Amino acid sequence: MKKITEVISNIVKKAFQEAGYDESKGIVSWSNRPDLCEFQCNGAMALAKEYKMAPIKIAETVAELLKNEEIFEEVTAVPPGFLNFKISKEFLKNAMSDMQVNEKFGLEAPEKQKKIVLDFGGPNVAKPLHVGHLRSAVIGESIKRIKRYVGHEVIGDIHLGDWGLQMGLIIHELKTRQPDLVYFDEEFDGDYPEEAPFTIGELEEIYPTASAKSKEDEVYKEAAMQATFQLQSGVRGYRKLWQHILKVSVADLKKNYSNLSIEFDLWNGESDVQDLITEMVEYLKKEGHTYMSDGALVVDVKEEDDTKEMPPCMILKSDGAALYTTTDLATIMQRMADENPDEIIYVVDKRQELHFEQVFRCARKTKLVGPNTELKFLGFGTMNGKDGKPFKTRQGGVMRLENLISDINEQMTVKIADNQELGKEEAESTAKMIALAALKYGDLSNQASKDYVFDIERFTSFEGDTGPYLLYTIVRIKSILAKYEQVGGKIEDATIKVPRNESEKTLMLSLSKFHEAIASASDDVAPHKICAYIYDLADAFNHFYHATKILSEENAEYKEGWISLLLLTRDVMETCINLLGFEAPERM
RNA sequence: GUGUUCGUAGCUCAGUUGGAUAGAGCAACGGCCUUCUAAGCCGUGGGUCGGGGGUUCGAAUCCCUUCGAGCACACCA
Repeated sequence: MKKITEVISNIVKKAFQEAGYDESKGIVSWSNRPDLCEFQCNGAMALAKEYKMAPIKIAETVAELLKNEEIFEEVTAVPPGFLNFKISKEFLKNAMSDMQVNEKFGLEAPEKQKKIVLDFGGPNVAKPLHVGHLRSAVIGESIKRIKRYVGHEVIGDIHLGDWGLQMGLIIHELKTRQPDLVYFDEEFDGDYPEEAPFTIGELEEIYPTASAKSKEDEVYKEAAMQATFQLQSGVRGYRKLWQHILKVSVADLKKNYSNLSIEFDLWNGESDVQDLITEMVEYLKKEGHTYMSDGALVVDVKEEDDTKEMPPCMILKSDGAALYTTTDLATIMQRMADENPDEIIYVVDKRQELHFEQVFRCARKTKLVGPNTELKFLGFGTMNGKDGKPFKTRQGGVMRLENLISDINEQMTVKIADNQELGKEEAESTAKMIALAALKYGDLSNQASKDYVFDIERFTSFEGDTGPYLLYTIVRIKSILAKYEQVGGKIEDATIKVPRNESEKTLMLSLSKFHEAIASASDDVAPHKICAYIYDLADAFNHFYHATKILSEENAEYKEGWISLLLLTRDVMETCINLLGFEAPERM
């Protein structure tokens, strides 16, 4: 099924052509004056100059031609030259029926099914997740779901920070604490134990301790760098320790992400491309892209129309070591080799924009990526506290994600506690569902690229434009459907009927907007558009709900039509929140 | 300094290829529960869209300028 505005546009375009005007101006959009009409076309005004005619004359001519179209209930030409439309109830009813019987509500498959690598998450091994990791995960997960739903193939890669100095720090601190561990015995040539010599809790304490020490103690730092070097050059015991760190840490990360309903297809990290770096650097040198600058190996990425200074892209530091640019380029190389995607999307803090601009330019210039692969940087803004400054705990420290989530869960459990109908277990799982909806909707309803104010009070409120409000609306629908079934009604037998009142028609119109809401959210990589849509839909439903007594309706046909409409509304809403990354309980 | 993003109601945010009277939510005030979940609905008040100029029949939207804020500017990631 096409977008409804497309269907109408095609008819209006034909009329423009018939009347002798440029048909491309016959584009119809949703009305911005719902009090006057449902759809509008502004083309006549744009054409006035070209045809040297009063726009209202053009509009009138076209309106006349459209008067008999069955799809319209009303066509009017309004000064200075608007064309206003109301569509027929019959047409709308058929559109609803089509949505009901077709998979994905009749959403058209994309012209080209793309293969997309989505780089999001980006946590560091052995460091606890903190609020800074939340946005990448939440936004990335939603984009993954949206792109998949639309029909693309998406490979989500967490891109772990699992290499470099942080690992050396941990290893060195371990050595300081437990020098007798077999991993530090250079003579040892047997099998290392399978059990890690630490728990995740210890690991999370070791890293900050080591990091603090290295900042004060030069000798300590030197040793940590030495440990890093030994790890990277393949010292057996160090490699084994590193594997332990990775394993323990990844298990914990999986648990945490799973609590947020976030999944990755690939758990690759920086370490996976280390072996590729030499090969890549050789390639870049051989092709003549590189030169030495201040002792470092760089690639120029300036372009003629640059308005700003574009520093060269650094490949190797003056001491010959690789850096994050190198790793990112090698990762691109690896992804091209493994997946050859049409698109690589990075969901990363927007402060890294310049870095990625350099990496992208370098990758293109050096042909690490071909012209058929699009590289997209999706930068997100900072999560701020109510004071407008980056979010901190009350003590001023970095808030651990785990704590943040359990805080919200707790608050939500208290909030729903006065609902005696729910048993303890159900109350707990329901509270978690609502909390997740609050958290994710609070984030996703803002444009990703902007900074936003993280206000737990507001997000967890059950009133207004919040996740909990959406869930409440869905639960309301489910409740009615359940009661209908209880008295012997058969939901699956119900069919949509022609709308009987304004609020019902408005609800149907809102439902018919589904296809373009999804399409634009996908095209623009903008989950907030789905938020806006679903809020609008919930609003339309609640109006309808208040205007219409459904279960007490005596006319069986009316009632059946409404039940069917409720079913469709529920399905569309649940599909949408699923694309945002959360779900609704049966009751709350 | 250079570049970049942004500035919309008291607060938090939307705002379609430039279109009609700039929209929501929160907060404030006034209504609506013997009837499907009042976590809802209806209504009222609240705006020189940072300022100034320009393009256009028409600008929150495009261009210029100015003020203000955030962020980034090669050997950390």
